[in-house]
Amino acid sequence: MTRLLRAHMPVDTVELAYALIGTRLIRQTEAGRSGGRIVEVEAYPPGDPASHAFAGERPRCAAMFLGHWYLYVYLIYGVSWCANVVSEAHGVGAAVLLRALEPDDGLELIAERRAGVRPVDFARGPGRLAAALAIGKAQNGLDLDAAAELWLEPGRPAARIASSPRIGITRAAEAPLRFFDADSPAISGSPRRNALAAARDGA
DNA sequence: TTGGCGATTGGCT
DNA sequence: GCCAATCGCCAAT
Repeated sequence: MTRLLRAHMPVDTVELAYALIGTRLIRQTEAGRSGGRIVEVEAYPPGDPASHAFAGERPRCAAMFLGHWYLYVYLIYGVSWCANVVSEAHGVGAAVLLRALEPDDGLELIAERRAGVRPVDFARGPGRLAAALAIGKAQNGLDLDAAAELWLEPGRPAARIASSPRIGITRAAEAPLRFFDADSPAISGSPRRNALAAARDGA
């Protein structure tokens, strides 16, 4: 196993967002191992009005303040779990939201968790990604250097990384802090808008 | 103690 | 494309 370690990953939120594209997120449970290649993320840097950390440390977002290379998991709309990799130093409050994955390990297990769903949609969207890998409240605050149940590994880098505004937010809605592998079929959002963003980036 | 609301999803029109 | 589901957090009462 070649686990990606904190010491080798960028601390800066946007740099970390770029670095995470193409890496593989691996989940180990009693049922077995599952995982895939990260193809879409969003950055929530320090001072960002759209960030859960903007109003300061609160119980829900406390994991965002643990520092670089911890996992932050929260429930959105009472329905979906969302997984983030924390960035920046301890006490700062910033993270990178994992929005989409191309599953390539434990596909049978993922198919059970995502019954009735087309494979391309298994982890296409942040709530779907968490559901596909059985990530929930119990994984909040994990140390990605040390956790036996979740870690990251090197993967195939993206040939083209495009950027766009983030999805589903109301504050700072125009900031181009969403990043994705422009050639992946498993990215969320509308294909047309994604293609336009990639073309505009010259990616 | 309470009411509004959110980094979404899936089903229906 | 529209909208309900569903729940924990948090600010205001």
